[in-house]
Amino acid sequence: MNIVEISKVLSNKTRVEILKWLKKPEENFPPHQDIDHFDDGVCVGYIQDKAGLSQSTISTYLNSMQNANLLIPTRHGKWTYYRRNEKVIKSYLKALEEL
Amino acid sequence: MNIVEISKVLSNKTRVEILKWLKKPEENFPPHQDIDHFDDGVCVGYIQDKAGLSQSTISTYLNSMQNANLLIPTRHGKWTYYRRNEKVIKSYLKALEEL
DNA sequence: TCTATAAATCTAGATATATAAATATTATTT
DNA sequence: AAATAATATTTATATATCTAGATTTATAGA
Repeated sequence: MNIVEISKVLSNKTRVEILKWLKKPEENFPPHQDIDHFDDGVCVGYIQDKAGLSQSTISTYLNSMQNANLLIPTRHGKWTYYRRNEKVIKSYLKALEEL
Repeated sequence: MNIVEISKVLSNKTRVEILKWLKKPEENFPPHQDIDHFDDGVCVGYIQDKAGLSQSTISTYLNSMQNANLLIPTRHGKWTYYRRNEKVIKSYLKALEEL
């Protein structure tokens, strides 16, 4: 867990929103076609639609969030689902409190 | 309190350290010449010495931290003292927890 | 008033980030 | 095997940040 790297992720409005949306996928995204749960998170396309930015931009964002260990990707066929890494998020908050 | 702006401040190692140092000035800085307390924080020169970066860089950093309302400046003669704004820091942490 | 000191601001080059179009990759379907 | 769909990667441009040197401003002291 790297404070500076995670803070960089959070220094962009869209990325902060993505993190929020992923907290309650049922409330923020339509159901997936192939599966009826959000256990592995949400596919890139849905996040892109909601954010209103280009596919490449969102993919780049999700990648940076994954690199900071904030998100965990899971591939299902041609889709990649992203979900929050609550463990890292928690330890980041913990570290900030010491600050 | 602006999450994105504060996160930008925290996305730099030196600025994170400054925030930490200012939590316990007695432990991290020598006593001031004119006053015998740290109630208004620490002068720019001390922070600069400790950080090992140029005067202009540190001044820029402190200014950005002040703009984000993380620090409160107080002028004493030719010195400017900076101290933490605990209120804003706390509300930032609170906001992150909702995240 | 002249000088010295502390801090802020200006200027500038190097590096990083934001964002998207184009292209490549991976997996599915026909 | 070809076509299609979802995502990732590459490339590129515009903008922002990092950092320091030079300059300016504010204040104190001789």
